[in-house]
Formats: sequence, structure tokens, C-alpha cells
Amino acid sequence: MTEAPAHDRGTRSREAILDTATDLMSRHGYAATSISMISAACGLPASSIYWHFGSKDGIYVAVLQRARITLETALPSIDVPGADVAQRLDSFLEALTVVFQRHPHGTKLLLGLSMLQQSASAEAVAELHRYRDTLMAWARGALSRVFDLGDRPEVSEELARFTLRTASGTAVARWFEPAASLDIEPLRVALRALAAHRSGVPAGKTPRVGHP
Amino acid sequence: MTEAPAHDRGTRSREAILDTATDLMSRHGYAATSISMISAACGLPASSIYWHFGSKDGIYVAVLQRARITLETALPSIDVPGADVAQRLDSFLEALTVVFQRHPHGTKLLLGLSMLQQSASAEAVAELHRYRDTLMAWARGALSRVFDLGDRPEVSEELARFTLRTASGTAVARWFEPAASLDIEPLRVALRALAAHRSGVPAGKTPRVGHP
DNA sequence: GTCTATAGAGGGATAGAC
DNA sequence: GTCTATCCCTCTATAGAC
Repeated sequence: MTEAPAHDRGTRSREAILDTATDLMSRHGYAATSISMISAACGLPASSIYWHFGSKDGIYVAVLQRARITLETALPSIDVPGADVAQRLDSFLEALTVVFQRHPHGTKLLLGLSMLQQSASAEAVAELHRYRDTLMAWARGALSRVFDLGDRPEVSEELARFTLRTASGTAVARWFEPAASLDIEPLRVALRALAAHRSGVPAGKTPRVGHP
Repeated sequence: MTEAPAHDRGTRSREAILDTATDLMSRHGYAATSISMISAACGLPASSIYWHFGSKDGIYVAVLQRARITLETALPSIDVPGADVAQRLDSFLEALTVVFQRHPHGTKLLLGLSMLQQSASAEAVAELHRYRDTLMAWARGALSRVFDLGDRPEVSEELARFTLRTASGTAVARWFEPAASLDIEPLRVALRALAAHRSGVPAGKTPRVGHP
């Protein structure tokens, strides 16, 4: 154990730092997480952290990047199984639940860190967008299969956006009730109704919204 | 102007501090907002800020409290006008849009600051919950009127929860696209479908959700 | 109530031995 | 790659004159 290839030592340390940084930053937010907190929690001195990542912002970018890559390899196939719409919708919602539960970092990071605004570096903002785009692309593709929307990409887009907003809103709700789950049932009803609505209404016959 | 009643001077300063603190904290988050930033932005020295609020946490609590009170007095009547369901739903969604656009502090604060977790004081957490409860109570009451759900409080509750989660999700989405609006249309369709679903299904006939 | 000045702690980041 | 030690800065909070 102790004579592990010296080559791996650095890699292991790097991962350990990323683990603790992911945990702390998703719980406290970027600004409230200090290098010394990370150092104390993972056992490595601050200088090692700087050697690996160069700056606090560098850690943040690396954390986001790794989270996205993990998410990408973990996302179930877009080829949602199921014979009819109901079955495919079930499959999709089940996959969504799994993603939501197994990868809370993503949503938490988007929440807890996204308010950097001006303070965030360009790379950090880019990584944040990449993470969101990954989720959107998956949801769009999967929902297109579920409702067979190959010829109506704008409907898939709307359904995906709606789904992600519901998921984000649930992540927010979790702060108040940590046990809050994704509430699959209303989402199922809403998605079916929305898909039906958009199929029946040939795009354009949108009832007035009422913006004086 | 300069000879304003000396009595008001303190009150005015207090309000000025709260204004800038609300702005800065909702943009950068609690941790990333420093006393010196507030001091520089509002022109008063740090010691005045401490004289008024005692601590940084005290500012946060006061900011939340004032935001909630402002919201409460601004919330439209729960007595949603309209002859039929469609009209009342329109009224409700319009009111929701106004609240969402005119009081972005609330959602932003819930987002930007809610990740305090352990670091937050008990009072801060209490205020945060009070803010959320205010919104929930309003949405619950209004939706009960819209769909005439006086005898089914659990349905009003579900609809309100769904509505607030959508709104929260939209607030999150705004970070990526600052112009993102509330997407009234899908919400309308979803709420109608949900209400109809719950009216037709006598509570209990919930299709399996699929948790192995 | 508002100011100047400052204490005391902790932040991010680096130097240089090993 | 990892360590100890440290620089410099900003932070929260307070003291005390006005």
C-alpha cells in the first residue's frame, strides 16, 4: 500500500483535494469555502493545493469540470426504452430521479456557486454553462424520444427547459426540506399535458398571456 | 433638506444601508459581500453599519425581514378576480409574473444566500423560512380560489408547491439567461392539467413511480 | 448617530528546503 | 510533489472622540 507507484501519488492527492473541495463548496458555496478549510479537511497543506490548481478559482473550475465529466459518463442513454409514450415517460422520469439523487453536486453547485457573477473567471462561467448544456442536451434528446418529437425540436426544447426548471426548483426547495424529492407525479402530468398541448396547437395559437 | 428632523437621520441611514446590502448580497451572495463593500457603496463608515445592526449576520436578518414585509404588503389579494377558471388562472399568473419581476430580491436572496447552512444563525434561518412560508401561503390561497379547491387543501398545497418550484427554477435559469421570463404558458397548461388530474383521480390512484 | 483609527483574526498566495 | 514558514492583504468588529 505504501509503495504505490510514486506516479500515482500526485493523481491521488489531486482527486482527494477535488473530493473535499466539491463537498465543501457545494455545502457552503464558493466564497465561504476557504483554502484552509479544504486543507484541513483533506489533510494536505495549502501549498500542495496551490501546486495542483494554482488558485482558488482553479480549484473551482476543476471541480466543475470533473463533475460534468462524471455526469456525462453517468447519464443514461438518450434512447429511452419503452413501447408506448407512457412507458417511455416512466423510463425518462426514473432516469431523471436517479440523476437527481446520485449527482446532487451538479444542482448544488449551480445553486451554491452560481452567484459569483462578476467575481467568477471566464473559465468558471464557461464550465458552468457547459454543465447546464450537458443536462439540457440530454433532457432534450430523451424527451424527443419519449414523445416522438423528431420533427418538432422547439417542443423538445420547451419540455426540456420545463423539466430542468422543475428540477432546479426542487433543488432550491431542498434547502428548506432536505428530504424533498423530485415530485415525479406532477411532473409527469405536466409533461404529458404540455406535449399534448403543443401537438394539438400548431404553434402560434398561444392564448394571450396578459402583458399590458 | 439639510435641516431634516434629526430624528429621521438615523432611520434614513438605516434604510440606505439596507438598500445597498440587499443589492450587494442578492448579487454576490452573503459570504462574498463584505462590510467594506457595503460601506463604500452607501457612503457610511463601517462603524455606523455596526451601530445599526450589530454584526454582519444582523444585517442579513434585517435585509430578509424587510424584504418579507415589503413582499407581504405588495402581494395582491388572494381573492383572485375572474368569473371562470380560465379567467382566474389568468389573473393569478399575471399576479405571479408581477411578483416575480418586481420582487427579484426574494428569489435571489433565497438563492444567493440560502447556502449558508451551518454558518447561518438561527434567526437568519427563521427569517428565510418565514419568507418562503409567506409565498407558499399566498400561492396556496390564490390557487384554492382559482380552481375552487376549498374542500381539498392537499391539492392546493401540491399546486402551490409546484408553482413555487417552477418559479425558483426560473430564478436559477436567470443566471444563465438574465432575460429568462417566467414562462407563463407551460405553467398554465401544467396547472390546469394537474388540477384536472387531482379532481378526476380521487387521491390514491397514483400510478407507480418506479422506485426499485 | 457619525466619524477616524485600529485591533486581531483569517483570507489567498508564495518561497524554498526536502 | 509535499512540507514549513511566512508575506501581505482584507475581513469583522471595536474604541473613543465628536
